[in-house]
Amino acid sequence: MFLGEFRNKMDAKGRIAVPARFRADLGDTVIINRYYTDGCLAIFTEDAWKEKYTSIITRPDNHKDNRMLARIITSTAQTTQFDGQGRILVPASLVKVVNLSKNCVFIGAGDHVELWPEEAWDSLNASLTDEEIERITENH
Amino acid sequence: MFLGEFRNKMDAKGRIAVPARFRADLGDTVIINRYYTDGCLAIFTEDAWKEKYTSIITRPDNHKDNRMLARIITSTAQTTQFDGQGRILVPASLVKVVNLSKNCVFIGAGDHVELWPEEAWDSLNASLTDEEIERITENH
DNA sequence: GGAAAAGTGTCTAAAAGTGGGGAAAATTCA
DNA sequence: TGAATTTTCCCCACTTTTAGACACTTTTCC
Repeated sequence: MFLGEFRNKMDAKGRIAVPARFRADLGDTVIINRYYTDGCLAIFTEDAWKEKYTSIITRPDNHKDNRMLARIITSTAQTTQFDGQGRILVPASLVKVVNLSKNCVFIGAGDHVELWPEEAWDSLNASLTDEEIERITENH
Repeated sequence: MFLGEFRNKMDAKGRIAVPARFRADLGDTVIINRYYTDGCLAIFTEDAWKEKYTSIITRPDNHKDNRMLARIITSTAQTTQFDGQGRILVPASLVKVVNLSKNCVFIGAGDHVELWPEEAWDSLNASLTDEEIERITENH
């Protein structure tokens, strides 16, 4: 299970070190994708990604919505491997879509790891008042 | 069951000795998290944490509210282990969010242990009038 | 009062993170 | 087709952070 918050820096080539805590559980090859429209990317183990998405992308393709959904999911996902220093290369298209720059935040999110631009993560948290957190956590 | 109040000191690196009374019941690995917005952290055994939170963080993620709730919980929690001296390292992000500094208070809280900044704990207690205690205990 | 346990602080080796250079591969252009 | 340019990937070196060991002090308990 992935937990916690870690801040690392992406270099000009789009490489970023994945926190060592997460690396062991992620295996050699990971799949990185756009995570809904939340403004972050998600990093899964290959197995977890397949379990989560294969049933969706193998739905009958005789419905246009099914084809579109499969297309959205597959086009925004990509396989990546770690280099010798424990870094992954974030595909340029994904860097762009969530506006990643140097300062990034890794979030452990249970079955996956999220990668946020620091400003987006900080402003999301800044917008979460104590009252809002209480409301969300009390209504669970 | 965890009971009582103990005062220990955190060092500059965020390490703090967990009261020996609590250590035996916490096991080797614990999970420390922000505890609602009460201004303290909570320390659980791995099992207790999972029992309390897994049903929430494994909800279907196709609803934005579910994702946000899971994210709040997982990003503010972290696995930690004891070092040879019975200390745990409190993650920097959690030190910051409740403003922990050198003087800390451990509170036994039944199924978990709470970690408070001394000033916050003392002023909370100072503000608890007899009337307030009566009101809370009568309305249980 | 003394021994053992608990708590605190410091030092150091190892691990993690960061940046850059250059070879190999791919692409472009003449 | 082949040279030039760009891109990708791997390797090396440096810096920072972390984890563990050690030593000392304080407290607890007989």
